Amino acid sequence: MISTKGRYALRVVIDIAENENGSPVRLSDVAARQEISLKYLELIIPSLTKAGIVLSAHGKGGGYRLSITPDKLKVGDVLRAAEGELAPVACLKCDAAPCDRADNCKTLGIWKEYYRLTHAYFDSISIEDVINGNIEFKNK
Amino acid sequence: MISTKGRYALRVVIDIAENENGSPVRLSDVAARQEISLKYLELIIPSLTKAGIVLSAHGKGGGYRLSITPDKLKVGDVLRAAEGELAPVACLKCDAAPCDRADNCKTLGIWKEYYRLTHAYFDSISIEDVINGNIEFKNK
DNA sequence: GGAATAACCTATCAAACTACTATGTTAATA
DNA sequence: TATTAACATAGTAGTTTGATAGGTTATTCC
Repeated sequence: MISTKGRYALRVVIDIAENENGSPVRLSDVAARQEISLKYLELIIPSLTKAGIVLSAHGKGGGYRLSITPDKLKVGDVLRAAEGELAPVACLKCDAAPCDRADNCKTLGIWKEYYRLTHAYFDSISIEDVINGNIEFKNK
Repeated sequence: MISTKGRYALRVVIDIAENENGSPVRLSDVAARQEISLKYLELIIPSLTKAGIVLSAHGKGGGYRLSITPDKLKVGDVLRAAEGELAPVACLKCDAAPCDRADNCKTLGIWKEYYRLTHAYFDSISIEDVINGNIEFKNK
């Protein structure tokens, strides 16, 4: 399940995209508009900065800007940055211990396909799409 | 994310489907074949009985049988029974507190579509498909 | 240059959830 | 009636979630 980390990160990115007009957007303004604790957002946003999704500016007049235009930035990029990864089951996680039943595991294929589908879906939606309410999935 | 509850439930159902030949399948045999603790499976399987997916028989010669044929039983049925529901975000859960931002929530549509996609995918695969290794998603 | 500002960093914490184990009880059959 | 196998309930260590709190660093404006 997608936690508040990913959901809040997405709302932050959308808020920044909608409110930056030349000048960077203060996180305190995002927090106020989105009605999310500033302190909690300060915990979440470093993952977006490290992933190169937002650019930060310190001090007076500082804040955050998107590093690329909203039409190029995908929902999947934001979720992966915030959540770490989007693996639906433990055995597909990057750091998962190799399962010795994997070779004859009848269910592994189900999870792998779901994993693929999940990424394909979230990578098919750009932040611009979200702002415009253009959310529909055309498969593959 | 899908927990062991859902994953084990699926393996149990597949195991029963593959091993019942007229007579019911003992959970202890399933546990041995699947290398899962019997006691833990005894915790999980009541959700399948309550959902009407498996039929149980007490006492000597007892065990479990599927209530419908593997071609009619969908992976989604098993996962919903075991996991309770398959909501990807908290705000889509049945018992979720109504969010007062829902009306102008730009992200809600993303989660709803993902929810729909998730169900469509898992409901497109039958237990027979899993046994035969027929896992591919044709959308919509 | 110093005050204000805003990002950044670290620690803590209650509550919930996960993945079990343990100990029994009930129901059906041979 | 002994055996068997499902059913029921309680507990528990470890992890994750969703935060709060307090302090530090970097930048800009006056």
